[in-house]
Amino acid sequence: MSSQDEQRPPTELELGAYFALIEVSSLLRHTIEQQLQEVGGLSYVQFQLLATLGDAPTGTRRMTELADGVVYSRSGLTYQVGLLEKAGLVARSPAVDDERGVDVTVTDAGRDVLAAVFPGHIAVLRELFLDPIDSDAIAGLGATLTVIRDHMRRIPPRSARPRNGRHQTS
Amino acid sequence: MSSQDEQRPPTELELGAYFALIEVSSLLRHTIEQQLQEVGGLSYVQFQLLATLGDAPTGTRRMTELADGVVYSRSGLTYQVGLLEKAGLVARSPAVDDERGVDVTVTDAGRDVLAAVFPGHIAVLRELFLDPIDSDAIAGLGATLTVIRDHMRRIPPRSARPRNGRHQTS
DNA sequence: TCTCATCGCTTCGAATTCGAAGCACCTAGG
DNA sequence: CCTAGGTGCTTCGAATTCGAAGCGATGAGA
Repeated sequence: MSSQDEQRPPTELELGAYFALIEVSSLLRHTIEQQLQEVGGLSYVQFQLLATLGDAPTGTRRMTELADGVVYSRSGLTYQVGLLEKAGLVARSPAVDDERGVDVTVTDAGRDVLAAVFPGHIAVLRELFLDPIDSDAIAGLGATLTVIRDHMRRIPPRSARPRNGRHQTS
Repeated sequence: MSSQDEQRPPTELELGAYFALIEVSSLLRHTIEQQLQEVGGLSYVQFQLLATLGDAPTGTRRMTELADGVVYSRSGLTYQVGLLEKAGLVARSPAVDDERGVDVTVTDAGRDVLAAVFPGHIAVLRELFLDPIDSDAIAGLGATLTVIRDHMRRIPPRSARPRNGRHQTS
């Protein structure tokens, strides 16, 4: 951990990219969240979950898959899926091949909500994020961020660290 | 609001950029938050607040300025500044020229914590965000995101909407 | 087969977040 | 000077988040 802190300070350019990234995503997410709330009564997380399920070929995913896709804690996921289930937008069922697992599936109502919310979502996305830059910039942005994302995914075991080694890192 | 929903669906490229943005910032923030917590017992928000104050020429800012810079709600800001004050990292004092305003100032202890946390912060930043791409890509990323950010800042009045007209939007 | 460490998910309590309402102050109009 | 409306921040209650602990199921080794 404290192997070689000997690193040069980031340039202004690097810091600028970092700050801009944080602020843009923060602002964008905030605005989208409002839109989702107004139109479909969804939080951003709930939308992400529904969208992830909607993307799945069968509309079904395991809890763990959802957790990984959304970066949130397992307990938070349980909570949100619970809300979605109570709202009738998803259904939970025990996984067939593993009695401990839980499969989550979008319901038709869930797909309806998704469809209802999407246009507004896109509109905000366009207005805030896509409109101000040309398509070349978008392509570049996407390419760079994708590289970073793939790199990040490789580095840390996100949602499933070793449960608890009997020796801490110290 | 529903003036012309007639918009073409986003291309795969555009969606990719959007998703990558959300995931990268989410992952990055999450990891940085862990680092900050371990080293300085700071949450990301607290770090942002301290850093913002540290950047200010006099180490002092108004509450509202802080809220704008960090995008959070006013009440949340009050809460966090309260925590920082209790920890002795910042000091609150009534603004000189406006009795209702509150000036927040970093203390020496606050600057110490900031200094203690910074190297780790940078290390994570490098490892996750800067290392995987070359400096051209970083420059491009920063430029594009800055354009978007400036655009976003112009659009919505962030933390201080009209208090409440006597007629809602409905 | 039996045993035990591990895995997938949920429950629990604590911390953080937000919006609405409230309080004190400022500022313009009479 | 007095009043009315707007501004800056805080308080309050509800909702969401997380990590740690708990529970049943799984699977590898004896």
